[in-house]
Amino acid sequence: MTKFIDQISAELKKAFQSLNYNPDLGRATISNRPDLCEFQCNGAMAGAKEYRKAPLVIANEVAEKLENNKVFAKVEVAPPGFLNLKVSPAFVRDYLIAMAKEAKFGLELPQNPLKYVVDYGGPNVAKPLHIGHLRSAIIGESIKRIIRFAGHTAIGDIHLGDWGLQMGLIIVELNERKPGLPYFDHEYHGAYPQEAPFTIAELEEIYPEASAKSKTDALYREKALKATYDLQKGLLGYRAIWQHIMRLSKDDLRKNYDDLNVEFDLWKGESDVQDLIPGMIAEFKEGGFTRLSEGALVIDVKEETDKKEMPPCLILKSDGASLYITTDLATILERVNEIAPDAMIYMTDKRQSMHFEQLFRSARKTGLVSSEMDLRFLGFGTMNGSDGKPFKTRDGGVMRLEQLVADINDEMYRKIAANRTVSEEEARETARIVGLAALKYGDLSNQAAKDYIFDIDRFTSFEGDTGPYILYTIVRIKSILKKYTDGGGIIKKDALHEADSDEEKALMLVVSGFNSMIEEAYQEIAPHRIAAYIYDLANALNTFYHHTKILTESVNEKQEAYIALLNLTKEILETLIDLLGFSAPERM
RNA sequence: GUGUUCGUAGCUCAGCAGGAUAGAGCAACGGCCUUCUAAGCCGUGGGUCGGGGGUUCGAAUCCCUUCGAGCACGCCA
Repeated sequence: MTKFIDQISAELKKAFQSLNYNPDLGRATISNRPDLCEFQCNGAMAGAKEYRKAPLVIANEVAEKLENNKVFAKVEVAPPGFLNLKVSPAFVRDYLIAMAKEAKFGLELPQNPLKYVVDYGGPNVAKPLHIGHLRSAIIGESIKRIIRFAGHTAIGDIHLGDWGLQMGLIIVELNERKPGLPYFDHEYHGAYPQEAPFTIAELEEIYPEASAKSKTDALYREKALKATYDLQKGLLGYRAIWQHIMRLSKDDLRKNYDDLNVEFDLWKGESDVQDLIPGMIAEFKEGGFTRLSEGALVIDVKEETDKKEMPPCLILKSDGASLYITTDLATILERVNEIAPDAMIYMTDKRQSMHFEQLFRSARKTGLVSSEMDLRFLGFGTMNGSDGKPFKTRDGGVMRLEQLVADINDEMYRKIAANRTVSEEEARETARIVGLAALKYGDLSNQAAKDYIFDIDRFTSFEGDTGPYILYTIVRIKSILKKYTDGGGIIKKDALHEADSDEEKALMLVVSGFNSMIEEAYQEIAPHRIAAYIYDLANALNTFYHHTKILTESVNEKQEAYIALLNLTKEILETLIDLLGFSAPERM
């Protein structure tokens, strides 16, 4: 159904047009002076010059046209030419009734849905997830859900870092520690064990040690490079080790992402596209897109219009090995062939923006993607500690994701146990749900591209613009609805009425803005839009709640209308927190 | 050096397809529970929107300039 504000604008446009003014001037916006009006139109001022008339005159003409218009309860003109509008309660009621009845609250769905690949997560196998991976997972998951809710297809790909030197390092270190294993015996031709010769915990400890050694020990590094080369060439023993690493690591990652309520449709990685690279490079060469520079193969991506430096894009090292960008190009090739998406969105740290600009330019220049392909890089800012510097553990190390989640859950548990008398088990479970909300809301309520301060005390607070506050509001509604139905009441979803208080109307107006907000959040790919709306809606609900006695309301129609409004608000809030990737408990 | 992101209240952040008195939260202070979850609500104080210039009837928002901060700039990912 047509968005609420567009319906209002439509009336304004008609009025402007009937006076022979440009109908585009009739655009309504949400009032920035709520004390004066609910909506406003600034078209009279914008058109004053073109029509050589005082804005006040135009505004008065339009206001006159709008007299007796059923959409508006009040149309006022304020100097120098504002049109101040209040909508009629019946109009709002009818819109909300329609919202309550329609799927997705009447959101208009696209005629031609697009297919998106959302590339997020990006963990490396054999390395524990740390807080650097957190934002990509949280924001990417939300974006994927927003795109889907807006009516498009979104395929989430974790894009594992599962190829390259890190694998060689692990193999070499494993060889040092357990030289007797058959994987290292090149004379061995039997089957390799099913069971991995290490645990995930060992693996996570092996990598950092190997990495450290390789930085001081040149011989060690040589061995790792050789092992990497052998692995990539298909040495059976090394491939078997690699399989072990992959299986253990994926299981572990899956568990971690499950805890974050993050799920991927594809668990593709760098290794999946290695076979595509030689052919791709050959085509690049044939197409004349490459040249040799200091022994390395590069693609020039500088464009005439560039004001800035744009270094060539290096796709093969001078020793012939491929690089990060080579794999990314091959991944694009694979996605185009197998998925044929309309758009690809990459969620990584914003420090990689240069890499992605080079990647996108290379992909277009070489014809890997058509010019219509929408390639987007969404860089997010770093998560800093209270001191404004990148978040660290107390002893200065990198914080593991598991640890962070555990800390938040513990903090939440403490608060819940201190405020409510509930069973240990329920408190733990509620802490987990509320903790995730605290973490995700704290992140998503900030603009993704900006750095932000991660403050565990602030995020886990129940006061103010926080996840727990949002959940508290939902729980509060659930509690009333439960009491209502327990007492024999039946929720009539569309029993809404004309607001009988300012607080109720204010709430209804926030609800009516749902569709516009979703559309903006989708177009801008901005989860923080959703968070801001959720907060507005929760505030409007709480204000209404405190002003209105619901369960003791004696007039039946009124009570049904209140319940319907509460129910609609609850459904919207639950839908929206799901788009942010968390949920509400039954009580807290 | 080149590029890029950013600078809004004591702190953390919104607002930026130009619009009326720049909004929230936290912190501070003052009210509101015999009644639906007070983890809430209502109110008070607090800002030359980094500085300067320009465009405009009108600028936190657009343009230029300047100061300050972060980040990135060929063989890591």
